[in-house]
Amino acid sequence: MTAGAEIDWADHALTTLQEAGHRRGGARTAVVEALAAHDCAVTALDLDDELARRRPRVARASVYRALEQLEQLGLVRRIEVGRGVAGYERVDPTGHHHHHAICRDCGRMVPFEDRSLERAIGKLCEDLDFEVAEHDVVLRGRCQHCSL
Amino acid sequence: MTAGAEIDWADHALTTLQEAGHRRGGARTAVVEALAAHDCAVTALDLDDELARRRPRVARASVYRALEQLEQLGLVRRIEVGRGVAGYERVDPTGHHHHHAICRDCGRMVPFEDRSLERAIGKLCEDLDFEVAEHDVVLRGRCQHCSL
DNA sequence: AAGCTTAATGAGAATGAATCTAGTTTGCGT
DNA sequence: ACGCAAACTAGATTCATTCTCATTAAGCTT
Ligand SMILES: [Zn+2]
Ligand SMILES: [Zn+2]
Ligand SMILES: [Zn+2]
Ligand SMILES: [Zn+2]
Repeated sequence: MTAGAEIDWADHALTTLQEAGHRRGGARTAVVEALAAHDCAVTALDLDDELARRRPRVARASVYRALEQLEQLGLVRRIEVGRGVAGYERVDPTGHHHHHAICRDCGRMVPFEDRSLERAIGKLCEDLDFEVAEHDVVLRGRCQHCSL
Repeated sequence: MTAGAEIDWADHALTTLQEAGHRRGGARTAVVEALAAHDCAVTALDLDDELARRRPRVARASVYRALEQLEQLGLVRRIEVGRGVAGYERVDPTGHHHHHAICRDCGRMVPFEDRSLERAIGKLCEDLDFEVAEHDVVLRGRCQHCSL
């Protein structure tokens, strides 16, 4: 990973927001910065927690609102991290991405990427009567730590 | 698909439940029958709705409890059908299964299966420091009907 | 720089899927 | 038939997420 990828992303995100006609507000900027600091998925409540100590406090509603807008613009992707909780992670504009293995026992998320998986998905999407915009792969089981 | 696959599954499910030490109760049996009648995912609330007219009425809590037990025994699998709603579908004991493309606009679910996708997943699971029990693939976009 | 328009924000209420609780019923071994 | 634990029902509760609305402030316009 190239150093400063997060900073680049935050910059890119703020620019895209502006170009989409959004004003520049403190709460949303804080959410973007917080997201930039994580390279894998975080829940909205985790973000809310991180931003709770700011002054003025970032409201929970603002976190959700920002995440929704970012998702709409394709700047973050939303993934289900189990039992009705959503995780959000920044989207690399190059399309480079990873998927997740989630431990049933401890909830740990192990990211992975696989070239031939992507190839298979790309191919099957062509043959499908469906305009596929994004895909999600989740593996569930026991992580190395829990399967001892 | 062989005729009566649902009946076979209901039978198999009830037997497995019994072997696991469960008593035979009306509510759970009703849930099994309802699941057997669907060959793709249904939400718990849909099931609750279907079973609402029964006498005596099947309680919502019973639907959720039955689904959880069935999932525990590997008889149904739970999939996220979007925005914090779970869908459940019966598991074919042979391991034969499909995945889903979900329309962003209308919510329609289009099931698909792909041999080389499964092969890719099988292979990458071997190379992973993770004991993978199941996998899930979700494609999101616009269905044929909504992309006109 | 002051005024204006309207997006953005904060606080708290509302929603809705999922879970829990308590009291009742029922399956099943004795 | 009896007794006990499992299963059931109805309703309360939890908790992530969404909504409402009064307030603040970004960024034009003059
Ligand atoms: Zn990730
Ligand atoms: Zn991928
Ligand atoms: Zn299905
Ligand atoms: Zn598969």
